[in-house]
Amino acid sequence: MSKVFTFSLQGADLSTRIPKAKAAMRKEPSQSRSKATVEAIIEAATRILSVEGWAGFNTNKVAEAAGVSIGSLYQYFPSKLSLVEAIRRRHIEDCLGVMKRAGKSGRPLAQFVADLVRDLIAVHSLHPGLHRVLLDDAPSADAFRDPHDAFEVDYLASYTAVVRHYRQGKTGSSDEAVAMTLSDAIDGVIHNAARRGTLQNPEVGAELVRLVTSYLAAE
Amino acid sequence: MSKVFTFSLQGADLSTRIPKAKAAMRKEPSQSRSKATVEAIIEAATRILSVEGWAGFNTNKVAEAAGVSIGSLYQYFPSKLSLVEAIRRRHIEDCLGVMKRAGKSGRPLAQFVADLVRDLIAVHSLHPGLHRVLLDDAPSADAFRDPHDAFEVDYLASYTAVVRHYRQGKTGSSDEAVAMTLSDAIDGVIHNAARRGTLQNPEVGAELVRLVTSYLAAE
Amino acid sequence: MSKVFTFSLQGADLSTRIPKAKAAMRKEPSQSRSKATVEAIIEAATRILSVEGWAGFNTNKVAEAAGVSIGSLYQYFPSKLSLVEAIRRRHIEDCLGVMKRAGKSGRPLAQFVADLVRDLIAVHSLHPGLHRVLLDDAPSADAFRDPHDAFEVDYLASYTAVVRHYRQGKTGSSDEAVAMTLSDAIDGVIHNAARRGTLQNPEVGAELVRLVTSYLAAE
Amino acid sequence: MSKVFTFSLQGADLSTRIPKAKAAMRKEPSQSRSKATVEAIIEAATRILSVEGWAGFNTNKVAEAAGVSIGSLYQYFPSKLSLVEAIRRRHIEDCLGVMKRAGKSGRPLAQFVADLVRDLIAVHSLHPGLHRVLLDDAPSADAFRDPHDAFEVDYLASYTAVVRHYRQGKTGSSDEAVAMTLSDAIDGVIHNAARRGTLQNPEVGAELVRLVTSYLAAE
DNA sequence: AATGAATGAGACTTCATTCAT
DNA sequence: CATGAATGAAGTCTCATTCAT
Repeated sequence: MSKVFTFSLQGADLSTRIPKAKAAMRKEPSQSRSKATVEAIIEAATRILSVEGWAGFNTNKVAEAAGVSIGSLYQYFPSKLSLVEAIRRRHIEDCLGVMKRAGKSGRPLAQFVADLVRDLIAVHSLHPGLHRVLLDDAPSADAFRDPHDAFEVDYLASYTAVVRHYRQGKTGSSDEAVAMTLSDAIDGVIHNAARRGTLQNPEVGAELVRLVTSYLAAE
Repeated sequence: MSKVFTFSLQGADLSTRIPKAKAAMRKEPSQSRSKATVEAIIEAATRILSVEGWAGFNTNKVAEAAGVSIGSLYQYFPSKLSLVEAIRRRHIEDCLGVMKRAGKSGRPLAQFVADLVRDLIAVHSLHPGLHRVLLDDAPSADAFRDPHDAFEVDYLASYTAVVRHYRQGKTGSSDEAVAMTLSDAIDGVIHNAARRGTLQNPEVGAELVRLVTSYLAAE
Repeated sequence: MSKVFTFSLQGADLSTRIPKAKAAMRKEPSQSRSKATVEAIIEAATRILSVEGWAGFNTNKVAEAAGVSIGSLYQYFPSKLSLVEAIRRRHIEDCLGVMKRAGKSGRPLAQFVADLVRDLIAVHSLHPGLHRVLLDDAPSADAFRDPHDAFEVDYLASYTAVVRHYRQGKTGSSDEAVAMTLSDAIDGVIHNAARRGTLQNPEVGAELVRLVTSYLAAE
Repeated sequence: MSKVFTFSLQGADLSTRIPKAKAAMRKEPSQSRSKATVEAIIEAATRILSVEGWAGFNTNKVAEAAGVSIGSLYQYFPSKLSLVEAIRRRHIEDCLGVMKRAGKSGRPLAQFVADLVRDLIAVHSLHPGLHRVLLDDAPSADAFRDPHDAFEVDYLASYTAVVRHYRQGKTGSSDEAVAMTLSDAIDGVIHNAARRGTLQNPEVGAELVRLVTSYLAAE
């Protein structure tokens, strides 16, 4: 069983990504040069937001870190907020992908939980401070926070489907409530660990597995 | 058993507060008028930070909302950071108090969990957005985030003590790891519920109780 | 009659001014110090707008010319546009005052026209390029351009009253149409003269008097 | 006589245009495709400047509206200023043409004035906001404003010739002063009407005719 | 010739903090 | 002590212009 909890980043498959959000972009890059520019901007922005938080996140610094001019940044992102939105969407898509992959085939609970925890930790290890920052309401265009937002709805729907599968027969709680609670609890554990810098600590993954398993198996 | 999950705010006793931190204050409010001023400032600042997040939090607005001049604010709080620090300390003290009270006498697990969840929800209902915002690293003087910080150490120590009590005999996980995971999971559930505005929803409390109970009872 | 056309600036009474617009101000100056600041800002801004036009009009330059910091400017004017708006209102009030004073008592047509032309030229001589710039639509908050705007309505109403008085008995044209045409023609002559720098040229005033007189006396 | 004041746009002949100015162009459009490109750019630029004023007038927007790349725009117009200059010249030529045609043959005053007013209104109806914007000094290369500028000199010379013809025998004012005043007054009436959107209102034309006629007939 | 990505000076605006009254 | 006017560094964003492809 210790094999399952290796938490190596190699095990996580982050390649399946939903197409990027268009709404936030001022103009779709058509040439390969501009695609590279956009990619460099998003990457630099993600890194800065993750490492320095809101305090250190400004468009000048992002442009400089991305190796482009401030003008180029604003050619593709109409505002600072739209840049954050692009980061947010990409991060949520990553989490969504992990969840869907872990619960795909009808594998046993233990296997599902192990995969889920391992890959979520992998996703958050790339940019440890990111998710917490993204939850801050202030500079949010209400994309993630609005309960009707497509992303969060999709996210919870996926969780609910998996929860329903593994709780079959259990009553007393709605699958939706369990899914939401589970999602939030995992959020809390992972982001606080990221905050402390202990995300790679095997104990964190092991306890998270125990938490999820016991909750899904309860009653 | 439904009685246990009432989660009425009336049940929560938030009155026992550790004496205010001195370090953050430029000058000790010795007279009652000064105390009232300080109180008004912290109250206004907490409300603004909770409702508007970092984006809407600035010292001029706080001063206006508190009904004092910006000059007066700076007489009691030497910087914006010190003001945030005061808010942070007060909030942590509140959480700490809840935890200590719930685990005080050697009551059964079910009772402890019910009280803990109910009072934590009560604490976070006053300023739903506060705790999440305080976790953001941005304007933090690293008081809360540093693992050696007195508050967090105290916080986790309390959790650990309680966990040790209710897990007596169980092995395979350290009490510290369980305490931390538990604290983080509760954080996640409560803050996400606060974010969605569903903190008062009875299902949230009920599921949180199930989560904590099953985790502590596991193995 | 040549005495009437002296066009000395001393003859113009610009002191009767309608209270300043509040809407455009972020905060009403209460102390004498801040009143002086606001006055300095408006004065500098008027001068720059008049002399350099839109191209040279920026808030940094205004602040510097006024001898205040850029922060002070924004303490009283929430935006560049609001500053222009303040200038615009003040200028329109000046023109309005001239018109009302010239047509006040039931003096003969020649006297009215002479006073009107003399004082309008005086008003526009203070900041020769101002009015033309203010008519530019772009950075206008539609205060002057909106036909229902209180100022323009007031302005035309005053013109109409005077026109009605001096055209008594004449038919074939509505007093409103005549008033508007007259106002616009005077505008054109004065602003183009200001543009050329010939506003002080006695011929300009004399011809303007002939234009107005012949139009009002026609048919 | 009401027939004279029809002011139908069909009556206006805008086809006689002085050959385009070369100075402002970076390169002579020798092929038909180039000519079409230049035409498209000037047309788009005129429309934008007229409708949105200086605030909305930028080279990137003009290029997009013209359906050409920004690079192509700069191939024909070496700077933003040169583009404005081209617009300005074309507009002045249009006005000049109207004036010259109306005063060509020795027709009676009433006929001349009626034609002049009708065609000037027609010219300004195409781009109602244009002329007023062009008078702003801001991005002007002082081509129009300088009293010695060939265009304005030519313009006033034409006016003076016509004025001299219709004022034959009158003294007390120089023909030059009358011409200038007349030109400026017409300017004012037309541009303010354009600003209000009432340029097509028959009353505007009728009153303008009365204004011009009475002024030229005076004394 | 044409394209459009890239540039960066410069303009607008905010807000933490100071200090004269 | 209290006030609030003043400051200016720093951040957001625009747009005229260039140049590699």
